[in-house]
Amino acid sequence: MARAMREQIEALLSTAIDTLIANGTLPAEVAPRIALDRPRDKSHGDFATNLALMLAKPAKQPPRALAEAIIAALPENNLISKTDIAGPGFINFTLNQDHLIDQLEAAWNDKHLGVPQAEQADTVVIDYSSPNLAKEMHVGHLRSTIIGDAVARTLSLQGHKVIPQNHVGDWGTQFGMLLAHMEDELKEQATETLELADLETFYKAAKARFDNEEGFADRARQLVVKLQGGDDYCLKLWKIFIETSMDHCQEVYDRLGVQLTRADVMAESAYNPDLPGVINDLKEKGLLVEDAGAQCVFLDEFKGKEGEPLPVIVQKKDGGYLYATTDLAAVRYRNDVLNATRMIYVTDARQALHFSQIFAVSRKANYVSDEIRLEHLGFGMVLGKDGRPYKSRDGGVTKLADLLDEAERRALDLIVSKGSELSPDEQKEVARVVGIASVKYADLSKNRTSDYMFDWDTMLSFDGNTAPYLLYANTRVKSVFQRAGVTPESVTGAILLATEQDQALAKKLALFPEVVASVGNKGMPHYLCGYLFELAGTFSSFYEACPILSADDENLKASRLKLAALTQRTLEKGLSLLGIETLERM
RNA sequence: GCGCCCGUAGCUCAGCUGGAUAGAGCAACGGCCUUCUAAGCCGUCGGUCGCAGGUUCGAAUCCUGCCGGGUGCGCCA
Repeated sequence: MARAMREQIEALLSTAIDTLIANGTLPAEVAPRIALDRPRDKSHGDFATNLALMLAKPAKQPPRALAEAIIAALPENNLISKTDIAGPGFINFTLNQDHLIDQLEAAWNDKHLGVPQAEQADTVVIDYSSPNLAKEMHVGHLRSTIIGDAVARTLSLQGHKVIPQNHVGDWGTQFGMLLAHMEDELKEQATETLELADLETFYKAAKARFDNEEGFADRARQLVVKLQGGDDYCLKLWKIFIETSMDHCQEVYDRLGVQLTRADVMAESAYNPDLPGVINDLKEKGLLVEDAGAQCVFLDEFKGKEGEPLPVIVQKKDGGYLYATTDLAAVRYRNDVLNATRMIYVTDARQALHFSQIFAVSRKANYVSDEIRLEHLGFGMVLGKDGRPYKSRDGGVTKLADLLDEAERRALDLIVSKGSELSPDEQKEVARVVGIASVKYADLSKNRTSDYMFDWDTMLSFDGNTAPYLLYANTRVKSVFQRAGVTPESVTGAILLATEQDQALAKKLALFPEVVASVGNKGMPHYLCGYLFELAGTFSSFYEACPILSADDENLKASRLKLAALTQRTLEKGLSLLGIETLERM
């Protein structure tokens, strides 16, 4: 698959600018960014550039005159059928329809639907989900898990090598109280296996004993020391607990349709053996400073109120390590062992400072070279309708498993209330898919960086930019093929752009690769959601206005079937990038 | 105190690297089913882009200040 249309036109403009520099129209020192817009207004063509406006001053020419020169310098091509100069000096491009059709045919014949494979594939390590195994997965883990999954899938489609890393929290002081509580529970059960039906309850019970019970806290602390000292008995208890908790996580991942598996788990504790080495290494490199007993790295980039540098503490005065230490060890591992060329961290936006410090120390200590991309993809909080952090009815944190149960239940209520023709079993399956999809889509469709309001009614609505709307649109397309008695894959025939709606759909379909590129580049799945919503809307308009099966002539019918089939494949591919299942009927 | 993020229609949100008349959905109102799923489509109404300056041919977007909200900041993760 060749480059996306956008890049091809950018290349033409770039050539034109070079030509103008060569012939002296433009001074040699201009190095303009080739800015290509998608104009909102259809009368402004399919693409537009403001290059002439930007370069008018250095060229010492009026913008419109320069625009003419740029157009004259464009190489011969079959991409553009028309160029116009508009307003103060915008250049508007109208795509050649034959080229648009070629593009769609190429996408049709491509298993990646026209998404170009990366010329230089990255090895992308993406750190996401990373729950704390001491507790049950709750609503706070939702965003990292599904955003990370969507970004991972998108990068894979682009041909990058993606290595997910589930950096689970399996170490730390809270395990002491869990082990102490567990010890007693196991005695009472008189079995070797632990029944952890409800991790959250277990955690709360342990916490209550830690806070209130005489002697319990001391026992917990002793167990932590023994555990960290490698005591066999403590390790055995700990392993049972971790296994049980991981099984629970995996259940949630499977329900969510997230691709993470046990193979992607690289727990915090896995880095324990490396931590002294990190400290030694920093010391050897002269980056370590002792301050109030703690081992710190001071960085000029991070200054306090008086302009004094702020420390990144990597070792406590009692010799203990911190999450900064573990994260540094993880950077080294990802660089040295996994050979990452890009590292992505999908975590809470509040950790922005922490990661910018980790990245700065990593670069300073040469744990990664300059060309390695280090990115923190931060996200906002999930808020309830009251604008406060989302809580369950009892005021506690909402367990993810409960949240998904409620989603499925609400979806089923909705389907029943609509008077579905489907059998009860089918309705239940539709409810499962719609419920999970709604929760995921509501999250993915919002700009990751801002907080978002979790609202059942909005996310389960069939109107607007929601999962049910998209799933419905997809089944509508599919039903055309059911009625026609053919499969979408078997469609043949040439694409004809007979009406405005045929054209609008074709143009929207051709946009897919461009959207995928921006999602992969910026880690922003909501671009894809916005696109799929527009595609579904454009298809619905097409569907209303253009008869498919009863089209006047056979060629038009074949063309529309192909557009419909391509729409269906694009919707399904797009939803699959979001980790959302689709339905045959609903 | 210092840092980061945010403030766009009554509500929930888009708005890309500064571009052309700031867009969707919900809500409200009005149309469209003898024809492929009306869980749909088409239309109307709705804006001082927090405020005030500045840069620019051009600012929701960049800069400065202020107001309002959130969040983070030496031994939790």
